Amino acid sequence: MLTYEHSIAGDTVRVHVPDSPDELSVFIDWAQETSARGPIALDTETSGLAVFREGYRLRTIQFGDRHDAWVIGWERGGHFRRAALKALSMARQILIHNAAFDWLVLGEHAGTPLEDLAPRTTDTRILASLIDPRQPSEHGIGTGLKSLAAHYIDPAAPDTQNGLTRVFNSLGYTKETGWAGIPLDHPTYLLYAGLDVILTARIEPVLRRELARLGVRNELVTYEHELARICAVMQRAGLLVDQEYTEALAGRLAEESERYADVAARYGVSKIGSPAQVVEALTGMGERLTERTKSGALSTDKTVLLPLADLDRDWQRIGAREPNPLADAVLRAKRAAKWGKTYAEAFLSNLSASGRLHPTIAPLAARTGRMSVTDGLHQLPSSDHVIRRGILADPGHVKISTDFQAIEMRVLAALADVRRMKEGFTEGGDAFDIHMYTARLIKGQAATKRDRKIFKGAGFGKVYGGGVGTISRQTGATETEIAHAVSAYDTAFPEIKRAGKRWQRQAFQNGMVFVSATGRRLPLDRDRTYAVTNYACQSAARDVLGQAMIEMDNAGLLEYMRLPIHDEILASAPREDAADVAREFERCMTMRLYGVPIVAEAEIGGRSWGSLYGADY
DNA sequence: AACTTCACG
DNA sequence: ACGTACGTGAAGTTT
Repeated sequence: MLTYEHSIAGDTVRVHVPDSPDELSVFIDWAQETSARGPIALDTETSGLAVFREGYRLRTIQFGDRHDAWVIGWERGGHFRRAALKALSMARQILIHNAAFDWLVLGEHAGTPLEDLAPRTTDTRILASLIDPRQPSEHGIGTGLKSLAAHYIDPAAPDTQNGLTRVFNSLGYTKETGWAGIPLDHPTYLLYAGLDVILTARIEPVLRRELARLGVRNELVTYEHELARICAVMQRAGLLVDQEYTEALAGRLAEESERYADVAARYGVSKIGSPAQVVEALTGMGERLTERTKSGALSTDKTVLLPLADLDRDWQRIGAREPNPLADAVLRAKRAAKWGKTYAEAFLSNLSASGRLHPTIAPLAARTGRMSVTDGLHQLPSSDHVIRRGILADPGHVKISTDFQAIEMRVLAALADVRRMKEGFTEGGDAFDIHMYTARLIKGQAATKRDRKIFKGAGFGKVYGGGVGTISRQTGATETEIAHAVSAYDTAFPEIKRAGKRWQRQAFQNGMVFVSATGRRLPLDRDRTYAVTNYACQSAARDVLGQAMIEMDNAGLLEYMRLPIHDEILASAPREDAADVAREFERCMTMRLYGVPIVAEAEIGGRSWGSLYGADY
């Protein structure tokens, strides 16, 4: 048996690598004893991150406690696999850092479904997020294993991921190819594989103590583990891609982008993605640019170029000036390139062996607790159906999208106890329009659609913490108009400002951490404490969706769920059951929050996601 | 790695 | 003292 020693927090720890059936039985004895005593930490090493890709390999499974780790070479087959599976079945409590990944790996490549693993799992990443949800870039502790180990266990704990990248490079591999290529007997690979489980085993009790000290309820921890399982099931199901359609679309968009890039080149812009070139060329054409970026350079973003091209926010001709042909070409070339590369081509290059996308669904990604999804699936263009048309319901299924109505405004009314808003939501019925209601409240029954738009802007401005200037830019109304609207808004709903002040005060008394309605810790940045109103609403809205997702699982809807999108659940269900399933989604998303009704509306589409956005398929 | 831009809720 | 649009993921260019 190979054994590697390392020092962590002053203790000598050992990483064992069994090499024979006899040595495997020593491992099994250890696993039996350890699982009788307490939890076992678990980790896997694989050929990469794309678990569902053709040719993906599970390489090792590691087990460990605070002092010992065992690296079991799954790739060596036979006895090794049987020993790993036996240890896995014996473990009563499992500790994993970022469990969804290992659940999916073990489900796909070791025949151990996450339905079996999840009920036994504690995910240390979840615990860490509930203590401090911020990334290191946001001045938080971070939720990566390395950050947590450095903060809670040993500042000198090795950075095993970066350490391995260096090993990969020294062997002629890259960061990407190394995971698949490194020999299974490489000492650093084995040592680091083992250290990760030892660190996980050491981090878990420290995080538990910290959660108790901070008064974070255990119900919140349990709820997050349920959501992690539900999201992992959605990730495993994935979304079917219409490959033929998407290939044709990618081709069309590439051609369109090239055509407009050629036009831009005639005006001296060889790279449409270079703001400096665009500034220089436009200035040379006599355009005067004034908007600045954060670092002080002249800005050439969409909001600057659209007026130069005589286009409004919806790309319709305004008729106010002669369109600048360069601005027009840059806008069109960039949009076609973005849609083609970030969406159409990405769909195709991220496909699994079965022609599906399996985006990583992170249930606790943002500092507000919001979820995030990779592969661009949270950002597909909604102004046009062409991209979403490439995502299909399963064979025989149709797409169903169920979304909350004005969830953040309802949450704001509930949390800040806004009397007149609550009256509106309570008495307004299912089709209630909060923004028109506000406009009428202030302007009387004569309120117009334009008034509605202005008070909608003022409302979002309140939730987001925006000022008159920004709301004016967003809505297109003048600053005086917005200033009046905002002041009328404050008079109609005085509770909002007061709640914001109160929440800032509470956070200040709690070490600059606001505790949300569900007990989530939301650290504030000292120089923008006004963001607390947004954090409180965004975070509570996320938990309303989270609660609804748990209802959906209980109602047997999980098999239809495909993607959470902040205030929406995208589903795929058999055509003949669609009406019933849609009604059930609506039921699961209907509830009350401090007396405010939360309502949802389901839309049943056709075969493609695009059919919910105007495509006829 | 930092910056800019652009797509979403 | 005052006022501040919030949160993401991804791609391309420049440093």
